[in-house]
Amino acid sequence: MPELPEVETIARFLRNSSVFTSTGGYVPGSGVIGKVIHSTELLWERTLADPTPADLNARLAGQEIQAVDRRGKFLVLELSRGWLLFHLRMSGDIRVESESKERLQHDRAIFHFADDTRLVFNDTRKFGRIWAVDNPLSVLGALGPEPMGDSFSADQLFQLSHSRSRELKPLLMDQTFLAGLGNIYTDESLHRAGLHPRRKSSSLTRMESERLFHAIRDVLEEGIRRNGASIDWVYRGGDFQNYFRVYQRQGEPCTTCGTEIKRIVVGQRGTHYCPKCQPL
DNA sequence: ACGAGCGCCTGTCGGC
DNA sequence: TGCCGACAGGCGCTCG
Repeated sequence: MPELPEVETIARFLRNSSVFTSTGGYVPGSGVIGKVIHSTELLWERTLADPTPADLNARLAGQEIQAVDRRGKFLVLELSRGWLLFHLRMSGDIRVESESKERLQHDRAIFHFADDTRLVFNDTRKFGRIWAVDNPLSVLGALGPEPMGDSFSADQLFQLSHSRSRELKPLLMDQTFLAGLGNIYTDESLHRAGLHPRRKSSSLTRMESERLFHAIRDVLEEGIRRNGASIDWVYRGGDFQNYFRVYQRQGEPCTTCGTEIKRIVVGQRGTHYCPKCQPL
């Protein structure tokens, strides 16, 4: 599931605190802020990128989760001492639940809390990674700008695009260029901007950069508003998949002009676009 | 500097 | 029905 809007949705889910209603009821939240990690279990060793499995417990036991954040597609948990980072890659998912719940197939790592609940990292394809580090920049340091951040601008996108000469599709998916776009949101952004996925980044005009900038922001904003897209076996209540304009719509009419959406391969990735709205 | 190919993994789907 | 290849929301590596 995980591109920027899906990871943002999970971050908000992990911040969601319990609620006491006016009638005295108690609605448990999914939040983990304030919880203390009691112990950890690693069920698939390669899921842990840093430190070594033997050192994980010592690094995390007794630490409190103080904040939940997101940087690009990384989920960032700030602990009382150090940081716990997750990257969901293709099939990762996170849930918070009572210790009494049954375990699921493909659970890869479990963080047991002192209050008899736990955070579970489930990942069918085993591509996801977890880091428990002292300095988050050791993991996040090479990332490009945050597309929804205040400092990101159309002018910056124009400057960065002209500092390289690459096809737009793989460039936008390059996390050191811009942090957070994956295959879906890149295709959707390029369609809304009216730009061909093979267009060379250094050829963008000011006006085209402006269009691309707003397209990226609009698509991500809508994705977040709809709690992300839910595809295949991962579902968190998001419904952006029902509003795709090009992604996986090959053979269907363009929502703008009615032309048949095409699928090509660019940078080894399936790429969907409208030949009329996105001419080369 | 850039693009292509491949490895890492499991699961689903369509064609024969 | 069963088998087999293509494909899947990502990314790091090597090689031209």
